[in-house]
Amino acid sequence: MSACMCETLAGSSMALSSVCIGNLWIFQDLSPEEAGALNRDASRRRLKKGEVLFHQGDPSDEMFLIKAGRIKMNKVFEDGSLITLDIRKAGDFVGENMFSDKGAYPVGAVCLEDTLTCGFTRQTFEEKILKYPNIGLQIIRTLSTRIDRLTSRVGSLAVSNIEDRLYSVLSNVAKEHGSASSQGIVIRFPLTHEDLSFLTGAHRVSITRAMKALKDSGKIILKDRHLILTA
Amino acid sequence: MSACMCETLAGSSMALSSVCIGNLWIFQDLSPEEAGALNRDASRRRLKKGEVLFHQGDPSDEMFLIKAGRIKMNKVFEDGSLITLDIRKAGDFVGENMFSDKGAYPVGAVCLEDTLTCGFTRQTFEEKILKYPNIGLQIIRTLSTRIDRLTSRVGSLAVSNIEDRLYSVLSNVAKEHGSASSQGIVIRFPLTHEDLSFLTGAHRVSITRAMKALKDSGKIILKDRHLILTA
DNA sequence: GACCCGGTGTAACAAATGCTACAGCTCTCT
DNA sequence: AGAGAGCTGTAGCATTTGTTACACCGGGTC
Repeated sequence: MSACMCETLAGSSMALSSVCIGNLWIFQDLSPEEAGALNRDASRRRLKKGEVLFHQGDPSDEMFLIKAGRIKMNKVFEDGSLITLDIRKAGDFVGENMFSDKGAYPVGAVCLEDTLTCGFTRQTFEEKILKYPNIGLQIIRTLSTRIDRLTSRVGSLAVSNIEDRLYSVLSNVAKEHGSASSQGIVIRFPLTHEDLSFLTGAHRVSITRAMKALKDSGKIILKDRHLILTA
Repeated sequence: MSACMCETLAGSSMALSSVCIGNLWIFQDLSPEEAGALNRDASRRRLKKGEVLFHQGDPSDEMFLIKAGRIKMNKVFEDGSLITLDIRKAGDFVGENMFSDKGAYPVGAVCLEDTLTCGFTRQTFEEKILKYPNIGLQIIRTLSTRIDRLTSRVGSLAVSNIEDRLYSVLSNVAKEHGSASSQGIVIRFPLTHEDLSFLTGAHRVSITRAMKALKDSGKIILKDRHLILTA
C-alpha cells in the first residue's frame, strides 16, 4: 500500500491505527481513484495531549477518524459542571452527530494523548453515500453501535450507589480500551481519580473511597499505574 | 391517498400519526409499486396500554414505526434495578439498534398508551438502502438525532442533585412530547412519580420531594393532571 | 538535595438521599 | 354509594455522598 499522508505526519513517535482510508471498511467500495482523492482531501490534524479538537458549540460539519491517540468527549452544563461522556480511541470516529442537522457539536473533544486525526466534511460523506449505498449501510452500523454504547452509558449512570457505578464505568472503559491478561482486563492508560469523577458524576474523594472498596473486595487490582479488572 | 392498512386496524378510537409508509420522508424515493409492497409486507401490531412490544434480550431483527401511542424503553440490570431510557411517540422509530449486529434488543419496549406499530425487518431495510441510497442517508440522520438525544439524556443523569436532575428530565420529555401554551410547555399525558423515578434513577419519595420543590419555586405548574414547564 | 506540583489517601462533619411506614386522595368498577 | 386499587404527600431515621482540609507520596525541575 502506498504511503498515507498520516504516516509522514505521525513520524515515528506515534503508534498509528491500521485503520485508514485505504483499508477502512467504510470505504471499501470506493474506486481506487476516489479513495486516492479522499485520502488527498481529508484534513489531517496533529494534536498534543490536552489540546482541543473542537469545542462544545462549535459549528459541526466535520467528522473525524482517530488515527492515533485517545480523545475524551466532554459536556459542560449551564451551571458550570462538567461530565465526560465517552473516551474514544484510534480507529473510532468522532463528531458523528454532524448528520443530525443541529449545526453544532453538543460536546467538546479533548485529547488525552498525542493524537492524529483525519477529518471529512459532511458534504464529502453524503456524496459518497449517495454514490455507494453500502457506505451508508456501514455508517448506519457504526451509528447503531454508538447508540448501543450510549445506552449502556446511560445504564452506568443510572446505577445509584457510587461503588457499583464506578465499577460499571470501569467495565465500559475496559470493554473499549482494555486488553486481556491472565488476571483480567487491563486498562493501560492513566485514569486519574479526577478523570473518573467526571466519568461517573461523583466527587473525587468519593471515587477514592469507592476505589478502595473495589480494591478491598478484589474486583480491581492496581499494578504499577495500570488498572486490572479481575474477571 | 389510498387507505393504509393501519387505518383499518386503528378503527376510530386512536389518533393516528400522519407519518406513514406512503408519505414517510424515509421512503419518499420509493417507486409507487415498492411503496405498495412495503405497505403490504409491513407487520402491523396493535397493543394495549401496558403490553410489551418486545422484551430486553429478544432477538432483534425488526424495527418499528410507531403509528399511534407512546412507548417507553426500559432497561433492567443484573441486580434487578430498572431504568426508563426514553419515551417515544407516534412518528418515532423503535428498535433502531437492530443494525448493530448484536442480535438482541438491549432494552425492552412497553406501551404507555394503546399503540399501533408498523414493523420492518432488517433485511427489508437493507435492501431498500442499497437500492435507494437516499433512504440510507435519511436513516443516518434519524440515528444521528437519536445519538443527540441520548447524549442529552446522559447529561440529565449526570446532574448530581435530584431537583435539577428531575427538571432536566422533564425538560427533555417536554422537548419531545410537549406542546406550547401561554404558560409554558405542557406535557399532556400522565407521568406518575414512579415513572419519573425510573426516568431519573431516584427514589419515588425523593421525586415527590423534588416535585414539591419545583412547584414551590414556580418552575413547574400542575394543572388538572397536566404538567406545565414555565418558560 | 530542595522544591514544587499533581495525584492519592484520610478524617470529620454537613447535607442530601434512601428507606419504611402510614395517611389521605382520586379514580374506577360494581 | 361503597370498596378497592393506585397515586401522592409527609414524617423520621438510616445511610450515603458531598465538602473541606490536610498529610503524604512520587516525579520532575532548579
